Amino acid sequence: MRWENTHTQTCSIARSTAIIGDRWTLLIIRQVFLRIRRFSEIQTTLGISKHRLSDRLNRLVDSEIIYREVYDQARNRSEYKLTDSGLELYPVIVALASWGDKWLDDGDGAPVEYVHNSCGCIANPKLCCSNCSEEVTALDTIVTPGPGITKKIDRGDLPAADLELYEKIMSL
Amino acid sequence: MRWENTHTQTCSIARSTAIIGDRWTLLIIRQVFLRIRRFSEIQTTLGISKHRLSDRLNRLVDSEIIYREVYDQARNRSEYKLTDSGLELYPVIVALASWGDKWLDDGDGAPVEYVHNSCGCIANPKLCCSNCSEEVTALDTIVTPGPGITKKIDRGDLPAADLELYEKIMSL
DNA sequence: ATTTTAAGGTATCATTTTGGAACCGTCAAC
DNA sequence: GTTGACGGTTCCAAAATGATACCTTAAAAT
Repeated sequence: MRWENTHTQTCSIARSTAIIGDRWTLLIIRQVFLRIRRFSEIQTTLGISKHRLSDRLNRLVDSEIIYREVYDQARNRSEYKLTDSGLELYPVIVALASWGDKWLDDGDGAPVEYVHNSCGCIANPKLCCSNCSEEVTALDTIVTPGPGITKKIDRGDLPAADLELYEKIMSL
Repeated sequence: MRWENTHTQTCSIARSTAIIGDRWTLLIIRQVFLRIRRFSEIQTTLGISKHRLSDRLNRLVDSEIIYREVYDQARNRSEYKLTDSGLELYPVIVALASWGDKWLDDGDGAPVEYVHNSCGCIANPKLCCSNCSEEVTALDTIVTPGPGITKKIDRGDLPAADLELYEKIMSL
């Protein structure tokens, strides 16, 4: 499969990784969450080449994850800020950071902690069920086809590879 | 910055993306979550080349995210299964899938839904504060340096780039 | 007993993506 | 009027990737 086609796949994860599944994009988004918003700041704090950063920022703007806000019209200088869509990547960032804190620790503990404003505590955010509010883990969930698959099957336009995957999962 | 050095960074997200921040790794992990565990199954359902898949699986085994379980000693056939560390990537996968469901929808709705066994409902998992159990969003949290940074500062061995980043964030 | 088939790879090479360094244009400060 | 910062772009070499062909083992088919 060519990378350019990934974003058309039926799987939401494939569509998401088509945008943020490269070496730099998530790190750039992290910097913007940390309010590091200017080209040169992002470039020096990440150590990414200007070439790549320019390209990635443009892609993120095209994908409407960040937007440019001009702060110096004369010199065409902008800051990059998160759109609503970008802000909602927060759980991805936090989940990844928590996992890294736990499993890739170098012995010194978490480099960054998250203080939850409304309760004032250091939060170790966890994934919870929207229905019962209990924590959700891999072993306590099963996967079932949603409308994005069943509608396509009804219409008969589920790509062959996705249909195969679907049947494979249903047979387990 | 060269990619090989990313995993030594102070940031947990950088350490995490050093392992799973490429085009295929998360998709492979997703397949394993879906119990698609054999080389050829993963290969055909993802459309990845054998070369790449072989390489990625070896990396994931080295990183102790998955392990090989031999099911046919004679022919050295194995299945790939998630370790404890790998299972705990579930929130990352779910967060990414939910985000894709919401923001990259093609009009048909979510392709996959998650049923929470203990309550029987279709869960739209959300990130919650471990302390007060309320939902946590980007706008309701602030970031503060944790032991992984302060210890290194005390010992004087925080890499220059990370120290710069730290001061930058603290000055905001 | 020989051929076929399948899984799980390697080897090779063309294409794509990336990193690094140099260069460019605008404006602000000196 | 020169210098320097910012936000790029251009170019080239190096690394990662995709496609195809090939290899090995052993079970199954003939």
